Amino acid sequence: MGKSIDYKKTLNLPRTGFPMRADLARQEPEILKFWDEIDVYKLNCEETKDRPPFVLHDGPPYANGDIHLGHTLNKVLKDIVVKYKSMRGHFSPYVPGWDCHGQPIEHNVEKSLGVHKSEIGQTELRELCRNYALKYVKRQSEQFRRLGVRGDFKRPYLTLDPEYEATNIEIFGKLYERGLIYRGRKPIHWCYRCETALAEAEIEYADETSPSIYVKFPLKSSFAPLREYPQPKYLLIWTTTPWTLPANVAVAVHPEADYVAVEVDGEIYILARVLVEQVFGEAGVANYRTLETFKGGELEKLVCEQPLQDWNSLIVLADFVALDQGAGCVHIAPGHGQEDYMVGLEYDLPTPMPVDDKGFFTKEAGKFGGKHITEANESIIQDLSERNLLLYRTSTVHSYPHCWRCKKPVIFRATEQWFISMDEDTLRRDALKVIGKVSWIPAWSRNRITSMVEERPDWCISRQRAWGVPIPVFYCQVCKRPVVTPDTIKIVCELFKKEGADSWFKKPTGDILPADFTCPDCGGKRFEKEKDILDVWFESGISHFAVLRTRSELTWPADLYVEGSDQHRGWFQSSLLTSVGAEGKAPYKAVLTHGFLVDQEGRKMSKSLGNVVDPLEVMKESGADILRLWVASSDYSVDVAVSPEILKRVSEAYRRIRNTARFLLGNLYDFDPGEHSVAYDDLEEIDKWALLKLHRLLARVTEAYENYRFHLVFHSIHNFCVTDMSAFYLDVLKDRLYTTAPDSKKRRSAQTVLFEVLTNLAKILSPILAFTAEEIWRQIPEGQREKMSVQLCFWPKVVKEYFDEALEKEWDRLHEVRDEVLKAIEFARKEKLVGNSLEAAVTLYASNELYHFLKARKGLLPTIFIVSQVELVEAAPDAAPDDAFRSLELPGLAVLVHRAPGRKCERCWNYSETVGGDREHKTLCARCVKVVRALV
RNA sequence: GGGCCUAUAGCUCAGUAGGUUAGAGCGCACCCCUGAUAAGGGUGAGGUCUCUGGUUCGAAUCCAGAUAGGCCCA
Repeated sequence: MGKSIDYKKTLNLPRTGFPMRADLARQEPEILKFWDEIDVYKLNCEETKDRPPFVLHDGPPYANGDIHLGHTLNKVLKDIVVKYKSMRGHFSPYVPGWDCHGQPIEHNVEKSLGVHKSEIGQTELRELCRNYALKYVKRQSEQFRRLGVRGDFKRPYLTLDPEYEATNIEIFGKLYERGLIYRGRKPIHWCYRCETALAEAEIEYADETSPSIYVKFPLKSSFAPLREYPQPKYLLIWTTTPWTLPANVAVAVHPEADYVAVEVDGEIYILARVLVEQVFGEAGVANYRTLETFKGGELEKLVCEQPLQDWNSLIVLADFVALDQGAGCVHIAPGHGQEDYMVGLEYDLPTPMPVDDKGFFTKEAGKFGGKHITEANESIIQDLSERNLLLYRTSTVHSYPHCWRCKKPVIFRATEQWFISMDEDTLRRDALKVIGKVSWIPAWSRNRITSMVEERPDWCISRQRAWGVPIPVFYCQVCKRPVVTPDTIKIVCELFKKEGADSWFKKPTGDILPADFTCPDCGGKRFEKEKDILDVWFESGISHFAVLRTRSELTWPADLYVEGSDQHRGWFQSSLLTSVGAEGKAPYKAVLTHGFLVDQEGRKMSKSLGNVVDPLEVMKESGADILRLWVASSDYSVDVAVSPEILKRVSEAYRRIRNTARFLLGNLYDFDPGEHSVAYDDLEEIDKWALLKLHRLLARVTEAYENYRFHLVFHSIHNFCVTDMSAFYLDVLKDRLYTTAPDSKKRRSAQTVLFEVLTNLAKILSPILAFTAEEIWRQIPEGQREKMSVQLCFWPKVVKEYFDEALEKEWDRLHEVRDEVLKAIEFARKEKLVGNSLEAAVTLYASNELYHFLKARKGLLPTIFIVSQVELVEAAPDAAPDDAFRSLELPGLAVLVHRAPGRKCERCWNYSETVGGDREHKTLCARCVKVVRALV
């Protein structure tokens, strides 16, 4: 003997290759490789192909730039849904898509060229745009995959695919045939130097000096409040763009504002009351007299003389009329301004457009025809002045839009555009009707889409651009009428399917239309092609047709759309309108909306605020699972906050979950469920309790997933790991796991439950912590896991039989007692009476029912308190010694803590008077002696 | 300016149909352990629920207004 035995070696201490430090930045790419090798997307589809489908249709991000946190939030949410649904028993394919056409790409390509697009061919420009888009599709695709998103990344849908392009034509044709598409005028930004339309993003604002004139519009109608006054009456309007006056058709006043009639030198001027002093002060008019006051609303539909044209100018009402400058009467030219245009629509006004592409007045401008608008200002001012219609002129400096390329001022100019009519047929009404049949989550989403569809104007679907899908219209050279027939649609559709939309630009019209084609109106034989392309919102808005209808694995309509709340105006709506217009049905059964990113203070992400978080960087430093967990931890139905602190908190929660899994794995190294599992009835009571808690968790988590409330999933799981597992069950279990014989029933009972907890945890974490769940899964020996990837597993079933309510109540009560005992021990610790709780022995003083409750479970108490001994005394707490801890929570209980008698067992660390009782193992307690003996 | 939405401890979230001292986990402070160890355990201190007014016997919870913020328009 002599030499002491190393009893530590007789313990069953945890062993695992699952590292505590995650090192996700290195681990995750390994796991990605594994998923690639087994092709987990394909495997999943194959294994689930006979189950009821659940199709989440991806909204296509724009193929430009690296992904940002907004993409991350969106894609991770989708991925969680898809993975959950497929485990839950659905066939859930996910086809990611990209929006590849449009102005930003065209603009970026143009910028990189350094020349104007007119200097290179359209075909060449389109080729460059295509390469640009494809480059970013590839890049974003890698980034999404790196996030752990599972989908058909080998075969995504792209809006530049020939098939996809052709679908645009097909749908355009259907809408056209229904009479929903018409041609009309609409003002757009126009650069007359570059002779091109400009998008909002191509506008730069800069200060500009303009003339500022007050013009008198003679009032023609009689106006009741002024009937008594014989003097000539004028509305006083203010403008900084005199050249737009030839296109004037109306004067807008504010409906609620007070207006006055003021007499000046025998003339009456009508203007807003609050602006009287300002206007006359500026004009140097000293003696004026207010005659009458009335509301702007009273002037509605009176008629003025158009000072430069031989038509009338109608007085209309508009809320946007400013009352801080000018005269409160706003000159309206629907062809030259966005607001003017809207008012024009409301009052059904004409849209004269007397300015040509180069900025010259046309005949429509009357006597100013042929002049350039830049020179016309002076002539117009001169003309008004000569006719005594100019009150005053000065100049003003204001912010004015300029062309991004030539840096010169641009104008608003109405041009011919294509529209989808909301009301000509019943599109608006039909859309509103089907909105009612869709499930909108959260509920307010329905309200929002409804009011937007109710109020939206007709949809302008044409753009004067190169990078997109052409509008498939031909113009008869003879009668000039547009030609769209089922035949032309079919021809163009087939052409695009075969050769892509580029063919429209490459081929002369004669090569597109058959030789014998004639104009249905006049029989003409020569045609021109439309030059405009489709709005990209139209393109993405037909994705449900182009993707869900053409791919055999998908279904139409989609089960779910998941996008940010801005898409109520965007994709939710464009998809709805194309679908209702062409099929009369909604393209989705349900729509799930998420909020926007803000920082910890609730402010939006922006470079200038310096609060932007880059997901690529977070992935590199902390790992994609941290981002995924952050998404899951947030209530995305409102705005989602992110900051370094928030991500730090998420990482801490991650570590806790990871360590819980690690401890479970560490204690399962010698457990084979097939061989060692203990039947439920034979489990230790506390193990049954743990199983009960696990299944309560499963029930709660399943319901939360089902309702798309992922933050509840996260909180529940985290809470379970921290409270039920780490702080109680696992802590209590250590003694049993480490010290009893490896194959003892007691130990196997615990392991049976630990295995159950581990595998279920991996499964329910898998949609969220995709990488970590897989990493855990791969630690389970091959023969013991049901599938090679946790993603291929079925969702665990809640076993109702585990919900033993008597057991649950009993343990709730034991927990209450335990809490009080721990408080008492803490006092003892502060007084240096004990350190480790095993150094303590406690005496409980209880009476009546509580006493009997505890007495019946006396054997359990040392275990769950993790102390060496427990004495139970039947006594009222008053009868307990003075230095006992009297519970406030449980008034019937007093606890006295003292040092445990006996010596510390070298092996199990419990204090016992049996230590030293054995000759051979002098430092062990009786319990350990038995175990050690059996080992040898 | 309009439509929709949000506002509970430092952070992330719960708060059932309005009813006793507003909950959880994290973080924090202090302590213990050193056989989950760049881990684990314990105890404790933090909110009067953005503000104001109203309804009610009683409101974080209902109503109105304000403030701050978000999305979409203008």
